[in-house]
Amino acid sequence: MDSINIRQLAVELNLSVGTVSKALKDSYEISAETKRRVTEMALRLNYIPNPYASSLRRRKSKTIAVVIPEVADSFFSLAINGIDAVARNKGYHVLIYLTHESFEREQTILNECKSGRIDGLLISVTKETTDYQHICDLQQNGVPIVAFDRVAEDVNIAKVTTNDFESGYLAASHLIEKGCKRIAYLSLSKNLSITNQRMEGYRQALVNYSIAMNENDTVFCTMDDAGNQQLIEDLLSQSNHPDGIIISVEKLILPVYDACHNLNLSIPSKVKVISFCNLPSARILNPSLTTITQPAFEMGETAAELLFKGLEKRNFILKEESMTIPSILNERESTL
Amino acid sequence: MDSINIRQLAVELNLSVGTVSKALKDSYEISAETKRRVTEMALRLNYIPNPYASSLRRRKSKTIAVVIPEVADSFFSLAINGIDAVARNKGYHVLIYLTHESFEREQTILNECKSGRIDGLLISVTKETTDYQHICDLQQNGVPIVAFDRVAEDVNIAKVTTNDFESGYLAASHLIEKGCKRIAYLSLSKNLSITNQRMEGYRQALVNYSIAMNENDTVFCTMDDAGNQQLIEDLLSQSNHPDGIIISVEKLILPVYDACHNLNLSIPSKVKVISFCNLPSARILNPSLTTITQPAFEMGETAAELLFKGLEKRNFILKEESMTIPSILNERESTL
DNA sequence: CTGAAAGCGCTAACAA
DNA sequence: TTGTTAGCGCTTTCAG
Repeated sequence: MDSINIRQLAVELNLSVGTVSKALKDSYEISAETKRRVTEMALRLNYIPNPYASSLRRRKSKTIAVVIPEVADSFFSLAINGIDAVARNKGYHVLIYLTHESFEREQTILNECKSGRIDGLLISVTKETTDYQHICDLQQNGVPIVAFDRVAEDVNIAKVTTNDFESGYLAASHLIEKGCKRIAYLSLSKNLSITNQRMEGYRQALVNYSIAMNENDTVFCTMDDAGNQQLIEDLLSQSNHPDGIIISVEKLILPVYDACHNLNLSIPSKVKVISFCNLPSARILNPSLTTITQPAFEMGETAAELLFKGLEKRNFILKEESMTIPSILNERESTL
Repeated sequence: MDSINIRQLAVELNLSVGTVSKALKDSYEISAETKRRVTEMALRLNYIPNPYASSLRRRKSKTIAVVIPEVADSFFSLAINGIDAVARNKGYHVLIYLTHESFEREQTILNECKSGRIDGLLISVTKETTDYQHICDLQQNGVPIVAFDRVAEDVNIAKVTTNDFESGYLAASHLIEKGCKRIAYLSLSKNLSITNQRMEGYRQALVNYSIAMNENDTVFCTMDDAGNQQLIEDLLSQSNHPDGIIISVEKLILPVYDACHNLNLSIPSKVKVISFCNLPSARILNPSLTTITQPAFEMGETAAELLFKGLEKRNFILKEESMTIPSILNERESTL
């Protein structure tokens, strides 16, 4: 029934516990013959070491935490795949925590991470997060941290991002080159560095192309789906409504399509639409959607790799690392 | 820097470690005044108990594992949300393991779960899984298990599923009622009970409606995207090709749409399409897709709730539990 | 090369 | 009501 422990294994082998422990770790102190006997017996009895005993003693858990807003978004799904791939490869375990965009929850989780439960943390912050004390605290506590995608700009932690500013610029200039004269930008939050960067890129493009910028054309959506729908319909109901829309987060695609449908504004002839999006189905939407695709898998992977460097290499100053992986524009019918 | 431990907390309070421990657990043995002092000081010093020390001693980890094929599928994304919601509520931690449809990996992971790392397991098996010994072993080992969605049919473990047979029947009869005369069924695996159940439902419908059944119209796809695309194009290139398709898993939607596009077969006039699918974007595809939507969030939630009953209630015979939550048909243009 | 023993931080039985 | 103490299973000095 219950798993065998190292003591029983030692008894079975007529060896001391210490010797068995060292043999299993392939220590240089142990003779080849003994190692062979030990590993063989361990296998035969299906000995599985208790990770918590080991963690307690070594003060290492071989576990990392991934703290993200939610998983029902193709970016994070893909990122988790990337993280899992490298964690698995390194023999680490992955704890997942969803904040559901609640800053308070994020704080609680990070505080709990000081317990020694985890060796490192990957985080993509809440859209409410403006104060980064909880992250700094944890880092002070000796837990290596890598922020990815939604990072804190002015905090000294390792970061993995995509080229948000350039992508915002690219999105806007793409619309402009397709003939748009008035371009709206849909954001999710005033705090989120990534949507802000994208917004800055968008604004810069307007300036460079000498297009008028209207403050009201930057719309900040909320968590309330019905409300967002309304905001967008209001935007598009104006007599002189925008003829181009940049959607900065995937979840706003549906309300935009719905709004255009409800208002009888055909895409792309009346309104051209481009979205930051990792949905494989973007290609088969009606109309197919021009997207800026983030390298989600690679970002998860890179963030994890960076974290493990910080975990495994001494003298590696993790918090000064920073990496940018470019996004890609996929041109489709919605901006034809 | 390093977190404070219970001993230091005790010293600070001029109490014994045991007393402090009990006070923190709100034990009846401890006076109200002492409890107050202890919790206050614990808060002041930001005392965070070491979970591994506690786990080692109590032989409970307040951690569950979720083992699934992958997360880049909207069903599992939603299910994780459901699981996270109840785990968080119960104060449990969630370890996530992706098998990537590899049976071997699944075995390895489940074997490792015997270590005491987890108190319970939620699993959705690989499409290669035909042998369930690893699951039974783990259960024998005293780890409560709930299988969800992709379950093992003839194994004595708790199960949370949707009404796959009925849904398959429903999908087929929907197509038949829309006028289809030859209906194909796209599956992912011969082993997967859920796709088989759906297939049985489909076949039963054909029988009931006296529609001829052609063995070649049941197509088993693989992990190879290009190959799947080819299989589907082959199916639809026949002179007398099927005029209705049931897609049993989300990831086959794209190749079907692509194949129809490549072969110039318009949906729904030439081929009607219905898919098992949880994509919010199904509504805005071109054409919008008729779907059978599984209650993904609820299934994750229910599985987790069941697991916690097994974890917390004694005399609760978890492995005899079984729950079915119905799916829903959403009629759209692809079967008009 | 192997063994003995201390102790990681916490809980729980037993004593006081 | 509080304190003392023996471990949980493992790793790691230090001795042999």
